[in-house]
Amino acid sequence: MPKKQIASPFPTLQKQSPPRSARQKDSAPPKRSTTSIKVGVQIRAQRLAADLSAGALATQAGVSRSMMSRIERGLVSPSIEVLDKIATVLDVPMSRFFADQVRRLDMSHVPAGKGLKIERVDAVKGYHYALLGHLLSGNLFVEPYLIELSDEATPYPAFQHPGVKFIYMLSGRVKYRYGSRTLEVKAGDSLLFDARALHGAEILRERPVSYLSIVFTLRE
DNA sequence: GTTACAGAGAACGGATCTAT
DNA sequence: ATAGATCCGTTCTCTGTAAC
Repeated sequence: MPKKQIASPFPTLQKQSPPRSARQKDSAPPKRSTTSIKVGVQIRAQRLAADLSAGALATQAGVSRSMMSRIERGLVSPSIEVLDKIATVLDVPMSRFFADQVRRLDMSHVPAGKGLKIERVDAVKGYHYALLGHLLSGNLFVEPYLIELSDEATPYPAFQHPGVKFIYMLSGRVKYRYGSRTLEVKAGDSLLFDARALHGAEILRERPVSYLSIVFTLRE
């Protein structure tokens, strides 16, 4: 079926990419544009908020399910025409997909159990992250995560990153390290600290361990 | 400066696989 | 059975180069 190609609104990245055959055999993950990833995250968030499956959105927007999957994962830069169709189906302005770069007031609602599972490159084994929302406006970057430790999780008291972190223990009991100090933390306890110091669970005393973690950092 | 052409890169759909 | 991910072929755009 012949298609009319629409110029992508995103910069291309693969000037030095190997031929298709080599790319597909290569075990390395495909390159992903930061903008494409942000747009994909926005589309997935809007779709979940609309309680639509990816397949349903794809059908209504006139793209294949495979394409919708790749758009949401930031593996492709969809054309303006496709973005417009998706926006129409979701009943949101197309600019919403670029909301991360636009000053606006917003809120997010994540239904119970619908947090976005995040696979972090630097994830500690057994630590599972679910993103519970995101703040789109202002210069404050907020990352609220539900973190659940599986049976294979081991203590990891070496987290260290910019920003301020708030932790609220939902279940379990741990010996928590912050800098040179340690303290016993159980369900219902909360912590608030400067995340630039080394921190994390040093001993997992009672499982299952789960907690709400919110990191606040200033955008540049 | 413009036109034509070739090759590389990327969007896309259909088929198929995998996980739940 | 369903949803999401992956593979592969097709088609189109973009870019560099040569010819005029």
